[in-house]
Amino acid sequence: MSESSQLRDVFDAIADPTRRRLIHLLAEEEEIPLHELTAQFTMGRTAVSKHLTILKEAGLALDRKVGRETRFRLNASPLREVQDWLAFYNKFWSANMLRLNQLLEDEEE
Amino acid sequence: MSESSQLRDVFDAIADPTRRRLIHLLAEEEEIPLHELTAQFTMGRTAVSKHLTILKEAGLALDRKVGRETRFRLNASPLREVQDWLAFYNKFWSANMLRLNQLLEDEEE
DNA sequence: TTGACACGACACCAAATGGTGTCATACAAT
DNA sequence: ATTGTATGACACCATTTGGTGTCGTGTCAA
Repeated sequence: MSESSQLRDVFDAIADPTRRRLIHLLAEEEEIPLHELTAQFTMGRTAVSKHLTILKEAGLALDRKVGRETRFRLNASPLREVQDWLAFYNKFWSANMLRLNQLLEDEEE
Repeated sequence: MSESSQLRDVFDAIADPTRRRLIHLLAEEEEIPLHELTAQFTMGRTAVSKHLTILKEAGLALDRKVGRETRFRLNASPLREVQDWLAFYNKFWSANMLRLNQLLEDEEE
């Protein structure tokens, strides 16, 4: 119930470096207007706005209008889906796992 | 030294659902030839091969030729980068964090 | 040795992506 | 009342993406 509509795949939303940087900026500032976010990038306002729309579609950003500016804030909870997906593969990349595999393969002969 | 060249962004590699499914297939079978992987999808062999190339460029897959077939295996370790990135935002999506934010906002008035 | 199979390497294409610039409008400040 | 700021909504464009089909080659099996 508390989770939003999820029009856009979260994995897709975080694929772009610009959007990951936006997420980072939003994480440290609680609420930031578009023009202030735009100032952090070399690209134009329209481009940044588009990226924020994508983040909104993935449920990663919320916006509210205050006066003539639109302020954005982070909603990190959709990242949990990524976390859950990753958890399954955790066991495949530990150093111990690598050694274990080698031992098992040696034994198979 | 042990990590590969990383021509491709890992976040980009896992953005596509087909590639995530490929990763899942590779995780459960140790080593799978291309034609066997292709059989799991509705798309053609060329398309699957392209996705596997992208996974290889991200260091997520390894391949070796055996006779006339090319067998693929998973290398999950690049996923650690995603894990590390996520770890920073973990604190933002806990239930406690949501309640804490509400309390702080109430106090601000 | 003759097929059938598995594959890489193209060439090709439609649609999505990531940018740009412009215009109209709402709000702020003077 | 006027001017400048912040934004949304477009139209537009080059490049990338995710698929297709085909051709040539190496390999296995009969």
